[in-house]
Amino acid sequence: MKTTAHLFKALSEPVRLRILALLTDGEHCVCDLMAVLDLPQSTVSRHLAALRHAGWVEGQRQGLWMYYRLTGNRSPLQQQALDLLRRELVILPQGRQDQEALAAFLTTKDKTDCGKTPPQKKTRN
Amino acid sequence: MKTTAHLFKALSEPVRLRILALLTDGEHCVCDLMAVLDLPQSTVSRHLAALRHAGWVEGQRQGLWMYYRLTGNRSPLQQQALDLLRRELVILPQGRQDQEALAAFLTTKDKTDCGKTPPQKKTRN
DNA sequence: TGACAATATCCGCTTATACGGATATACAAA
DNA sequence: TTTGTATATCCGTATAAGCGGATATTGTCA
Repeated sequence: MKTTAHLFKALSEPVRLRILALLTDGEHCVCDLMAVLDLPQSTVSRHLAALRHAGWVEGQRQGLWMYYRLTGNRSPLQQQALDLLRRELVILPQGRQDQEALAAFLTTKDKTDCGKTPPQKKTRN
Repeated sequence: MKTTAHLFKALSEPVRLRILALLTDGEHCVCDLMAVLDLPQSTVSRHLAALRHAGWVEGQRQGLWMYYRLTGNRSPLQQQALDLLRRELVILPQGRQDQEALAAFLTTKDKTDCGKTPPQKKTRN
């Protein structure tokens, strides 16, 4: 019962719901999420840690970047809850908005430096 | 998004999950819940208030007693979450245990004084 | 009306959680 | 090895919740 409560507790924060929504269509690195959520890195990382501890997401390092995605093998409860969330989150304005912001960010983002600096700055110094 | 999070927040406490589980098979008064959960009255009442504010349960006064039940008209999200919970909670040991404790309590409880005092004490003084 | 029963709310206290800047760690490339 | 980037964790602080005894409220019955 305590673990069930713990599972729901991870869903009790708007930011974490937004992150889950963004991950439903594939994996993303922390900097993608920072850009879309417009939150400081430490905050995003902390929420990801919370989701990870609760078993909702898992991360995989790929060079400098950590790619997060929904957990691979889910308990029946988790699977059902995710289905339910997916249905709910596409309805909410914030969910749609984040999706659009993510798509926009991904088109401008430089594959090598997470979009923080303009691409041309990277061509030799 | 915030309201969705709020909905889940109400489910993030073991005691509240136990209460919801107990209410899935019908309405019960606060004293029933106190007996089963073995918690002080103020604690039970506070959790019921939290569930009520989040829209999970509603109360109806009947004389001295407040009968609580699951909310009548639920949002799609709520309905789906409840279905999911029902499936989950019957699996958990605590859920079964509480069900048994409730059944046991209901058989001994005096209909007129919430089972606190022995029935014969109620036959005139 | 007065006394009592069931419930709600208040109160002081304790613990949990969120925040974001600062720092630490991990990795890549020069 | 040094430098810079991406991420995780630490830290101090602020806010939110939880707890249970005490008190207030609401209703019943004599």
